[in-house]
Amino acid sequence: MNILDPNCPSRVVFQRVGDKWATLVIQVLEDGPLRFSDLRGKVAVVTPKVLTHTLRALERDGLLTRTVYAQVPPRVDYELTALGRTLLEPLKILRRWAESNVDQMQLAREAFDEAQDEAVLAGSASVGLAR
Amino acid sequence: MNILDPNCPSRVVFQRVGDKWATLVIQVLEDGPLRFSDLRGKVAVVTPKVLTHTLRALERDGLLTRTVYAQVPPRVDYELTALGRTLLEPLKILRRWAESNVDQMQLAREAFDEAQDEAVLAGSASVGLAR
DNA sequence: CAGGATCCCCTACGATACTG
DNA sequence: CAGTATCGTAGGGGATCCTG
Repeated sequence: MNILDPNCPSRVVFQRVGDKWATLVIQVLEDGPLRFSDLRGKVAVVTPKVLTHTLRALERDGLLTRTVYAQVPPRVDYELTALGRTLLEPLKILRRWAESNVDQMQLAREAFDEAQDEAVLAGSASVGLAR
Repeated sequence: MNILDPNCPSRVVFQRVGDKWATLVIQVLEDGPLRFSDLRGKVAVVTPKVLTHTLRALERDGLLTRTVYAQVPPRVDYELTALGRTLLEPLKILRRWAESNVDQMQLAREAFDEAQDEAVLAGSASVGLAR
């Protein structure tokens, strides 16, 4: 199976990782199960709809389990599966990369944007450079 | 800086990784520089607009360089920067995880979807279970 | 408490042209 | 060859309100 295949395994995984909330949820669940509102508390800004959606997707992928306790008020726990736990390490590696290199990325962005602006200014005066 | 901070480094990196084409481009560039049409060839299905967009973003992030050769017909090379190269390893780790675990994920999905369907069927006959 | 239902926006991605 | 311009769409993400 090739990387270029749209059904390539890495595609679906990269997609999950790119999901705005999924990785966050996974990492927050590292220390043990949490209920819905706990998750909302930890991830603060997410709306219930989106959180639900994220959790369903992760459950579908077998990365976490959803357990409903028959009580009032209702209580639902989310917990990483064994499979979900194995994803923690790769994610951490990526996070470490991010933490070590984000400054460099930020600088690159500023430099790029600045060069961009200059090109625009020069263009307005001298009828556009290549690009 | 916390994971929960929207400006958290890992966020922007995870987002890049989640980009449908970005990681693909990075991995394809591992073996050396390529020109625009080479990239299109390797990544077959992507439209020039989207590829351009992807490349610009990666260039902005300082992950690759864009070099224009003044010749006719035009020629533009894209090449990973040192920074871009350091991202290869974390990506590979993620890919390896994907390749080892995708089967399990696929099975989980099928099981989930099947359970879902059953619930729907049961619901149509017996007025909906919880969920 | 744990969500479902609704509405809405915006951006990623794509198809199809056209150009320096 | 290496793009840009234009148009169009699906769905990710959010705000707000409602319910078993």
